[in-house]
Amino acid sequence: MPDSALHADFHQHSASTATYSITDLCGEFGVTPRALRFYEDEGLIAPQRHGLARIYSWRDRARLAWILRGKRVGFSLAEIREMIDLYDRNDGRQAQRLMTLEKCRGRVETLKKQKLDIDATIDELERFIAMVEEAEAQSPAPRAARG
Amino acid sequence: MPDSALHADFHQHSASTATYSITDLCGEFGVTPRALRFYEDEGLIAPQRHGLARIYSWRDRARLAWILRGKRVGFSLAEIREMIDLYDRNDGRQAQRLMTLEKCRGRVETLKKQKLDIDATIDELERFIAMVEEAEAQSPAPRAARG
DNA sequence: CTTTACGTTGACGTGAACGTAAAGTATCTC
DNA sequence: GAGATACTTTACGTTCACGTCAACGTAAAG
Repeated sequence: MPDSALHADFHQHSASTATYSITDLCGEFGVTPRALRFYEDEGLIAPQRHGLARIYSWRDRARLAWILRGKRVGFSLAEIREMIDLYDRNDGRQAQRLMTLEKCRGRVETLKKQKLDIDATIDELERFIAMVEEAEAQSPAPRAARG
Repeated sequence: MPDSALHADFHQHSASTATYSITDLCGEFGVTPRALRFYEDEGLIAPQRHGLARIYSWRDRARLAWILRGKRVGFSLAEIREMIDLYDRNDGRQAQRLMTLEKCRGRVETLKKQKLDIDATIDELERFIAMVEEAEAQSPAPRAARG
């Protein structure tokens, strides 16, 4: 019986107190342990430790999901860390809140432009697909000629 | 008077026969000459030459726009080259058209998922912005305290 | 006690996408 | 013909995001 199952028995009283090993999260999100350790080195995530072993909480898991989504939409790890920092430090009075807002608004603008780019690219790809399909209909697929 | 202007006088008879120097395109698209030469090395674009100097046609310019948009939506140069190759080789009967279609459809799927990610990220960022703005309204910005 | 599985910390390697000199060439201007 | 300007090539350097390898710890199972 694997270690993570024991952990589950012992620690997982409800959904919000669940803990995860590094391989748990790696399996779930399709990343390597190396990547998670790298994110930790870069200050993006900071799981608790049981001795040396990393213990990821439910919040860590959510944060990882955020990180990976940020990556998918084109942010660098540095940018993601910056956003996380802004988010974390928003625990009350903060002299830099306006800067925070401006940066966030800039990010949102970037993302909206990116959506336009994506739409345009999808359009062109689908037009190309239609083009190929039309050519396909006129001269049907030459499959394994003279075999 | 810059060289490119002379080129324009000499070559630019209509919009579709216009030519561009490397710095023309760099200025227009906000990239460096190094980048364009790199794209050429990677087989993404192949301008004519006048001696050693690169002469970009209107088609080259359009292709560059495609390349850069591809980059913005998260494709690697290798993927972009692949798509360009598929596009170029679609000039008649091609044994690999079905593969072409599948690849393109895969790309479109990727992009559509990416749009969902972007929407989710925009949502969270805007919620965060609203949160900060609310806090802002309650305890107005502490500007230059005890100066 | 040994094996097995899972985890750890360095440290160096790698591929992508350029950056950055260094040195040469072609053309226009004076 | 001597800059000045724009462009070229060659070649090594850099950043990011990890991959990979070596060596070791730790905990449960046989």
